[in-house]
Amino acid sequence: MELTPTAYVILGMVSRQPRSGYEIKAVVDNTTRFFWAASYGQIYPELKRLAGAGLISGSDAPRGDRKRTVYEITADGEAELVDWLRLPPQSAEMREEGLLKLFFSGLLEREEAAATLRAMRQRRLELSERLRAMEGDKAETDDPFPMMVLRGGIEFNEWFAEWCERMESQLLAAPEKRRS
Amino acid sequence: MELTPTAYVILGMVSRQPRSGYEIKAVVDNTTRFFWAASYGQIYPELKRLAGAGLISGSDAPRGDRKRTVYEITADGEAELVDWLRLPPQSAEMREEGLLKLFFSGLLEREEAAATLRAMRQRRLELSERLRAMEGDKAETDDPFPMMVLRGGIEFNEWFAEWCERMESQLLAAPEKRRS
DNA sequence: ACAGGCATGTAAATAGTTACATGATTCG
DNA sequence: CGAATCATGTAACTATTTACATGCCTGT
Repeated sequence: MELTPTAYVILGMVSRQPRSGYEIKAVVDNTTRFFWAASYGQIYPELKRLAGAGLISGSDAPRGDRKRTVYEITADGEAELVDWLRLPPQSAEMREEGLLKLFFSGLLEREEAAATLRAMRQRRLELSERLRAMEGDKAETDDPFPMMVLRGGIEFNEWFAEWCERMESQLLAAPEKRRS
Repeated sequence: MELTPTAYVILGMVSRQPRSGYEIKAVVDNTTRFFWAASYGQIYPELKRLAGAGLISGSDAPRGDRKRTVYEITADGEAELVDWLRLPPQSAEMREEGLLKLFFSGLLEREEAAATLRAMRQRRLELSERLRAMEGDKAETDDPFPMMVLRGGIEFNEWFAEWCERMESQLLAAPEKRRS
């Protein structure tokens, strides 16, 4: 079948309950977005592809006169999803503009590099706060995994913020070095 | 000017010393790749763009009869790079297929989810080992930033591995729950 | 002689974002 | 009524990877 991870995000989201493209986007934005995002430009075409492959099936579910299609996973779709879940994870990437700036910060004064670290730290603290707010919202359900991942996100952001703080101190404490 | 972060990777790499496209790729693959990758398909066209904009300048530097162009940064290029370094970092993304699988692992048996965590942990341990090897290779220079970022990478991967281990124990220790 | 690394480049495919268009419904 | 949200979709763009083509050089 060869689906992209983004296809599995959609498959996973409809496996829990039938959802419209719009709803999938909303849920993704509140959950997997932090480690796997998806835009409308991916979601709607992918829904058609998955429906064409028989992994999900769409049905009309208008709200009033506003038309609306909800998709639910098929037996084939669930089998495909579970097969994928059992394979060892492949891709893992990180793109951090802050680390890139830090890497080249030998061109700056120390204080300017420290400012980059402060900005990175600030962002991570904000993120962990937002995730903590979500943690409070979400009740403990019978599925422990989303919560595990959410708490992992909080820990990660806090770890990162702490690292930034530590690096900033180290940087400002070290003896001044000559820059050309 | 509006350059992409990838353009700044190249600008940064030639700011330290003149390099050919091939050399830039090799250095990137050993350094920034872990938080900002770049392929030949990006590097060569981008070198031309940057040269066209006057931010770098290329000159022939053949090795034997094999022709070769090395690029060095111009005064304008360095000004552009430093301006960018001073701005607060914007983008930061992570795409972790493992977390995605974990998120949907309610569909699996506990032991299968634990296997995902073990695979993630294994990968992170391997990565931190490789980074540690690099740390040993690289002598302490007058520019502390690449080393700071490298050590951050080691710490991050070790933190992540430890988290995976912790989550695995938690998962296997918890009382068995009913799956539908 | 041959393998492997050095070197430059591009075509094609895939992935992903952004912005827009359209129109209904709901809430204040 | 107007704004926000629900809902679906697409076009255009940007980014990025992969794979290939070409050919020289170095070491065995």
